[in-house]
Amino acid sequence: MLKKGVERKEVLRALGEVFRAHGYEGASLTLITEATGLGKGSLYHLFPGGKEQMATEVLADIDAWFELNIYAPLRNADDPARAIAAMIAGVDQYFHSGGRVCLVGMVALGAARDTFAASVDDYFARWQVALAQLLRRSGLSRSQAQRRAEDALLTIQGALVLARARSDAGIFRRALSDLTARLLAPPE
Amino acid sequence: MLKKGVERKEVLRALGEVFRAHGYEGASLTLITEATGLGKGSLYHLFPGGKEQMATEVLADIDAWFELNIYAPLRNADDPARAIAAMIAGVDQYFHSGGRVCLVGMVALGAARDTFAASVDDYFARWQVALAQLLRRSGLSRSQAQRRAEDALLTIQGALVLARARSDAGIFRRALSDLTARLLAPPE
DNA sequence: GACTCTCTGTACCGATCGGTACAATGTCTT
DNA sequence: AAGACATTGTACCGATCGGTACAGAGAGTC
Repeated sequence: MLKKGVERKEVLRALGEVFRAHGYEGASLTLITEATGLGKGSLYHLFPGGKEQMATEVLADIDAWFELNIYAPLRNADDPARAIAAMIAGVDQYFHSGGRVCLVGMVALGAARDTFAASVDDYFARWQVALAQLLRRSGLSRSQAQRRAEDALLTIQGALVLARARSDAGIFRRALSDLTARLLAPPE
Repeated sequence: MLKKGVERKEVLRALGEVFRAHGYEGASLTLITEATGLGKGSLYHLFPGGKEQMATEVLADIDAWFELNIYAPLRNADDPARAIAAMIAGVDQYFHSGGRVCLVGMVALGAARDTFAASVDDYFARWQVALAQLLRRSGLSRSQAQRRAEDALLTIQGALVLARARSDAGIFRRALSDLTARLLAPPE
């Protein structure tokens, strides 16, 4: 029998990778059973809501990871430079230096966007707010802090797209490095 | 009968919008027949290679648009500031100020990437080279020009993702405006 | 050992997928 | 008018889609 909490997390992780690799509509039940090692019976027992519930929970799981490893440290930090460095390091780790795609960004671009619009918006909104508040504490005006936080999110997303499009992880690393400098620059 | 050149372009434009709206794998033949007004008979007469050929030609069509409206002006320009402003204006127009998604970026993120890897890479590579050469003529070092061009492409892609994720076209416009300033900034 | 209740493999469902076959229709040439 | 050829609608193909039904296996309790 499943150790409920633990196993479910592992299933969600496998689901996440399938969605990342094939997109929401492209992740067929066949692919999902292969990736998770679970038959349809188990799958629909764990997720009575089908694919949509799977994706919803995967997004929630991603959100939880970012809340714990990115947003909360940003909120609780008192040294902006260290906090930003930690965020960049966390992002670099999470996205495997550009080798791993952002599922949230992917969903945002696809047809499934409307179904998950709230989760998608929330993911970016909470990140931006947490980062902007930190930047504000470091001396930036409210609007400058918001703009820089927006720039940070957009740079990360763009770097992921371009790195994958050109199969060049260097793009991602260079973008993160430049971004760090831009975030830490003195107020204009 | 079809006026071959003209009608085909129109079909390709409709195809492009279907692919943009539903992704490559999500664009079913049913959706395609509805969007183009063409039955399967006509579709497979025009594109014997099926969906893959349709997507290939759509990508080629996009490439041709950028070659004409973006890359070539960049190459032939002698006033960098004007050329960059024109590029930004062209991009803003093409992407409907963030309301229209980049099909190339979308393909890059999805499972169809490998099938169209060459076209995807080419699209970004030619853009980056054209822009970097212009920046070089404006006094930047080779590596600086390359980095700034890379930054430009990635910013545009990221802005498209974030604007769509948050349903906020303002993000795209702000990103383009900031980008213009960054591209025109004096060498570091 | 019998009774629960959770979990899972398998067979099956109607719908839709991308693609093919082909007869009928239209249009141009002579 | 007749023949050639481009174009199209429709019926159909096997495969796969997401999802359901359900019998039975597995583990925990008494």
